[in-house]
Amino acid sequence: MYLLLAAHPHGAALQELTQAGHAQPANPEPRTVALSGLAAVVRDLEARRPGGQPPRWIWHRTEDWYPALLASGVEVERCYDLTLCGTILAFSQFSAHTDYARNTDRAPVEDPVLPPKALKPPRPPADQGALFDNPAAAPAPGWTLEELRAEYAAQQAALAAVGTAENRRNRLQLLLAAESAAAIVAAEMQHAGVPWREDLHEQILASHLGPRPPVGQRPVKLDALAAELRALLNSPGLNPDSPQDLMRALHRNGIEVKSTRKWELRESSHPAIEPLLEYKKLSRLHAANGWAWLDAWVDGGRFRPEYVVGGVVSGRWASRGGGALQIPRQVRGAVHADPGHKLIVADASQLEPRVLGALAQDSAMAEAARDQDLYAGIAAKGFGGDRAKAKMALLGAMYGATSGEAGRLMPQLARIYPRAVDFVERAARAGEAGGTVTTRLGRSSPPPSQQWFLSQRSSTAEEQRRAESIARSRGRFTRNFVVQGSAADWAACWLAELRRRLRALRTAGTGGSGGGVRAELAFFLHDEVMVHAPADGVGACIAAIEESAKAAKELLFGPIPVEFPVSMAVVDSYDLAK
DNA sequence: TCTGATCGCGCG
DNA sequence: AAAGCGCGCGATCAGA
Repeated sequence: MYLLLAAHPHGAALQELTQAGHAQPANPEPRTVALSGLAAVVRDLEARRPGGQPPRWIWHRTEDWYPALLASGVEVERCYDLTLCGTILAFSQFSAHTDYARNTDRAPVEDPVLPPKALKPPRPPADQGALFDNPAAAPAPGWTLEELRAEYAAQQAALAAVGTAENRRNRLQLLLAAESAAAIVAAEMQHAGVPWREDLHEQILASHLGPRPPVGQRPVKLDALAAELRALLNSPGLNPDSPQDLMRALHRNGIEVKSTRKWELRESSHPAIEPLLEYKKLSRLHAANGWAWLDAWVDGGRFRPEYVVGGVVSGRWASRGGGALQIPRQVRGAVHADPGHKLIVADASQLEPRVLGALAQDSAMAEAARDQDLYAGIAAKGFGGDRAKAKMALLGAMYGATSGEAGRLMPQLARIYPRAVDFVERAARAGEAGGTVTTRLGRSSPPPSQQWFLSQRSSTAEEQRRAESIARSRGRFTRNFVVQGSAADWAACWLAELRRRLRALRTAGTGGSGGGVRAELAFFLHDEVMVHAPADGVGACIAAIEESAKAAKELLFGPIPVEFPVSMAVVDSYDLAK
């Protein structure tokens, strides 16, 4: 059952479609519902499941509707996010020949890829968690049911026009489903939040920084370090937070650094270096994840960041506010399971090199990937058994290293794994030439920047060099895009499969005593998921995580002999994982 | 006084 | 000027 959901002057309008492909309305008269009654209507439709299948909600943007539904206690099984899917279809090489992609404004852009023209109009203000009975939070009108249906029909037509060779149509369809599922997961994770113990966080801050200072003042330990630095560097007015100021002070003391980055400072042995590095570490903690952060982002024992699905061109998620995807190891001890619960932290080990092996169908690398530790497997084949070298070589291949040790190791890697190295080299050359590359499931890299096009018209030798530099830069981007993006494809499928299994556990009953396992997805970080689960449901969740990883591999690559092992830790707090 | 760029560092 | 990929964010700094 396919249901369009659009904003309407009197609230919301919904309409059933006969089937996905044709986007024909099943009933001529759409149903209108006041926003205050929408949650009940949605709940009813989810529960009744006409035709046995749960409905698929087709809406402009998941974040317009779903947070408020969740706030009303209503979940949906599945959706189709027109904005996210439209962006994929507009740029995918798989659908590049379709009217849908051709009618999209594909002018080279410097800045983030623009969504398809048809989807640009008014964006309602993001008002997370607001209830429908707050009129200001209602999804903005501007997208009528008819427009929604036309857009959906256009997208379905584009999908139908994708060739079946190499299973491309199915792959793209899978990507659209996974992306829509990701939008649902993101909204649900934001709603649930990461369990966060303020008291533990404050303990961490106090132990490193001292007691909480009055606003605008440095914590005592930071202040003491600053005073020590001023003395050691004979610079009474030094502000260690100012790179320029700091650089001058260092030079005055004969410390000849070209920047004040910590890796460069480490090269020096001056007595001021150690306290300086300590200052930098603590000042970062204070500024990024100190008391102010706690005040702003943690409420009621939960950290609720805003996830931005599709926020990275490669398909990775981004986040807004609170630095959700950069929680430093230092404060992970504050992420703590509720009483009677556990955190299950699952990590897809060495995901990207494994994805590369599968993409390139490199059987030698597949063999190394049968090892739980892929880098050790590779070291066993070359690099004199040196795991660190094997790792550096492989990362260098995926990132496009040309110099340094990683660059020197490349020929050796190419001898052992010619197919894998050739795969990323091809992606790099395509990007240098202004071409587009595509992930396993069909997400394509954006067209070259304005700067790239301009640099093509270079005449002087100087401009020529500059053009080559820009081209190489784009080559490194496309080289990495195929790997990072295909890994994101895999992770989206993993997440979607896991959500489905965790939902099934809730109603499954745990063996006699009734009541299922109420486990929640709490956090997702590129190749890592965290599940917050009741202690007696941990076993079932672990199985679900493993099964989902297997399913994701099959969905992307079929039955190939490459392993995607998941390492798991069952812990009370996040710092104890890994 | 405000705005946008730059530096630096956290995460994968 | 050259640079191994992708991000978000805070403090400082340059310029309007």
